[in-house]
Amino acid sequence: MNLERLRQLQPCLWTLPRAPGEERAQVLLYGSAPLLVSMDDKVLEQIANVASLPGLVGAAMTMPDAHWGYGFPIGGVAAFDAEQGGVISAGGVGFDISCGIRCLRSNLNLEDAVEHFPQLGKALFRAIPAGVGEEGEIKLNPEQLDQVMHGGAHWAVQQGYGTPADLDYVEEQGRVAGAIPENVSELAKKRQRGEMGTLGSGNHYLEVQVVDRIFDPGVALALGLHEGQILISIHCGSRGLGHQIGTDYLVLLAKAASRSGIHLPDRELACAPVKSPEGQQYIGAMNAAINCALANRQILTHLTRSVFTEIYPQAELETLFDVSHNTCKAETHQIDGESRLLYVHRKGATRAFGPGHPMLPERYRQVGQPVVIGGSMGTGSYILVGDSENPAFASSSHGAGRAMSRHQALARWKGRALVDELAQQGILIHTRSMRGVAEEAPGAYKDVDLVAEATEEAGLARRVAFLRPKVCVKG
DNA sequence: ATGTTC
Repeated sequence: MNLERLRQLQPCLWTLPRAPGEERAQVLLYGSAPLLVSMDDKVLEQIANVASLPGLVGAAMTMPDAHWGYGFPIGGVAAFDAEQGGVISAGGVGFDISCGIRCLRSNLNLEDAVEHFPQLGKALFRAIPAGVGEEGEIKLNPEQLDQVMHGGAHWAVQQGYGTPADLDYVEEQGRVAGAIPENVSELAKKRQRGEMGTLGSGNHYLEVQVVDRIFDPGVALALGLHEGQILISIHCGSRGLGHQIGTDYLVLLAKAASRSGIHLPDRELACAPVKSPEGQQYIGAMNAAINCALANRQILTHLTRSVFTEIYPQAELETLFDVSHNTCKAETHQIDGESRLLYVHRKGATRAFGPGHPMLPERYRQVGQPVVIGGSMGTGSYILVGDSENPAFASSSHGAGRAMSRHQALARWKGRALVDELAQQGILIHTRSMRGVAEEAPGAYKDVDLVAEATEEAGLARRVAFLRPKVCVKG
């Protein structure tokens, strides 16, 4: 990205000035100069397109980890007011609806656990189905799948996967209202019947990590984190169900946009007014997929616990938090002193409520919502908490963010060599797809340290802990 | 992200 096209407002805040005659809302880009320089110009084009959609409130924004996506950039945040013709966009949520990260804290320390890492890695790899189209032990009939879509993580706990205490620390307390399984196609449901409790592919992973550095001891204490502690992060989404909903509704919403007279600068921005039959239909289907993803991560939490107690009989794993980063949520925000209901699209961006937010569990109310920036498998991840001054509709970065395409990564790295190299660094990778490993090469991602620094500098979220990867089951 | 190209 050529920074000369931008105007810098603050050290980590930039805007794209409008061209003469260009009619759109403001565009704001959060991030440091080195991060923005490495971004594709497509990010600018895409976020400017988003800023031209009807009913946008404030600015269309990108987070420090943004990169080129389908229609909307990944790392894009856009809020719409239904009362002002605001829209809902399938491309603004993404194909992997409610993809997110469940983070578990353990009572194990590195020195107690390290000896059995090879055994742990093998056992996790056996227990956690991963890869494209990979199915698990659970096969659901249509009625049970409807229950998943309504019940989310609550359904999973009722089935014996995990404990009610987990639910307190899952976004939305484990389920969203407003799911309408009838709005989900039979094909989408069919694809999901065997995919509950599976990781998927691409950048999805289950990673055993060690707390390597604490940035804020007070907040770390509130989050139950300390140096040397073993954590587990589970990154996955709504699998075939969410993907098929995305595919189905892109077509429907494109027609709806045309019928509603909405000009789409890019057909990938397919959207409909929130207050339209198609918009409402998509929201019902999307909420069903959100609950599916929450249930999926709950089941994987249970499977992870089973493996850990097999290897480490004394192990106890508690849910630290579960955050989605591909959603649209109806939320109340203060706009110029006025309380307004907005439809906040976060695509490759996490919610990041600051201290005192009423939707936070009691335990975290004083410190703010835990935010996870998932890194690449070779570098590390960050735990942060929402900043009370967050200027981006309570949104923050979600990961390191790709720095190059999968295609470019494949041309540059070989999966086997990467696995060997990482093993030398004490990071054990288990995968069915060496091609996937090459696509996910640590070097294909932005520097996660720069992303976390910029996230804090921009006032989006504050760093609490840095986690170093030790064992990784890769999708 | 994805029964990895309808």
